[in-house]
Amino acid sequence: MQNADLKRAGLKATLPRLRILQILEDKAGFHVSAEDVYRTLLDSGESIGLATVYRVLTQFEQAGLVIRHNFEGGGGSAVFELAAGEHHDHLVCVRCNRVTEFVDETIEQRQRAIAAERGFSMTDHSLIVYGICADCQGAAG
Amino acid sequence: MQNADLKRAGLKATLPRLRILQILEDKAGFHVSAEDVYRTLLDSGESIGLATVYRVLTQFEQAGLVIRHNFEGGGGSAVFELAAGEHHDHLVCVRCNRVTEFVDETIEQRQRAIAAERGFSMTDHSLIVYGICADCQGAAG
DNA sequence: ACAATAATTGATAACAATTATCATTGTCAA
DNA sequence: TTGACAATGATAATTGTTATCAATTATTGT
Repeated sequence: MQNADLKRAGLKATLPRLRILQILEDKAGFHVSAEDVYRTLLDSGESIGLATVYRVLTQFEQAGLVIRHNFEGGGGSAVFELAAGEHHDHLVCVRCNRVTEFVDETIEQRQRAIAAERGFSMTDHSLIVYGICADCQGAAG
Repeated sequence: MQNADLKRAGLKATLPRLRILQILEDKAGFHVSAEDVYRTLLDSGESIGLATVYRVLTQFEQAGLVIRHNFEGGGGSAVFELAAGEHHDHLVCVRCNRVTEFVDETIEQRQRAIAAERGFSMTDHSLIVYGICADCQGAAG
C-alpha cells in the first residue's frame, strides 16, 4: 500500500503525493518529467500545482523512492523513474529519446574496483550509452 | 598553433575564440563552466561578452574541440573540457566537486557489446562515478 | 594594402526549467 | 475533535542558457 511507502519515507500521506506516486507506478519502466506528471494529473481531472509536483518529486528523490536523470537533449528537463527494483543503467536513443535499461555485472564490478583503487567511497554512479536504436536506424534519417 | 585548430574546425580565428581556446588549454584536465571562462577572461583584463562565451563553447563542442558534461550538483551548470587526448570517464567527488579521469577498457568493451546486442548504433556514452574522495573522507564530514 | 562581403561580437531581451514565497488548507497525534 | 505544524498552490523570482540585432571584425579578390 502506497500510504505505507510514504510513511516509511518520513512523508505525510497527502493526496498530491499519493497521486504522484500512483502515476509513477502506472508508468513504471518509463521516464517522465515533472511536466509530464503535471499534465497527466490535469488530464485525468485532478487539480494540482506544478510547484507541488516539483517539490514532491524532489522529496521522493531524497527519500530514495525515485531516481532523477539528466539525459542529454530531452529539452533540458530532468526525468524521473520509480526506484523500485535493481539498479540499472540506460541506453538512450538520440533520435526518438526512447530509454532502454540494462544491467551488466562486469561493469558494476569494474566501477567498484576503480572507485576503490582511488580511495573513493562510491555513493552513486551513472552510465548512459547514447545511440540510435534499431527502429530509428530503419527509418529514414 | 591554435589558429590552425580553429581553421581546421571551420571557424574563423577571432580573438575571443583564441582567448577561450587558450584558457581551456591552460586548464587542461580541469572542468570549467561558461561562467568560469567568462570570469577568468574578465579577471585577466580581457573584455568579452558572456553570450560569446556560451556561443563559442557550443561551437567548439560541435566542432569536436571540447566536451560538455552535465554533472549532478555543480549548480546545474554545464562544464567543459578540451577534447584533446583519449576518451575517458569521470569520478566526481560529491563533497569538493573535484573530478578525476579514468579509462577502463573492460568497461568500454562491455558497453560496445551491450549496444550491439540491442541493435543500437552507439554515438556516445557517459559514465560518471560519484563518491567521496580520499581527501574529503579524511576531513570531518 | 584596401574595399567589399559575410561572419562574429556583445549588450540585452527572452526563455525554459526549477525554486522560493507566503497565505490558505490539510494531516495527524493526543 | 482540535491544535500544531507540515503541505499545498498561485505566482514571483532565479538561474543557466539562447535569440536578437546593430556595430565590429576577419577574410578574399584586386
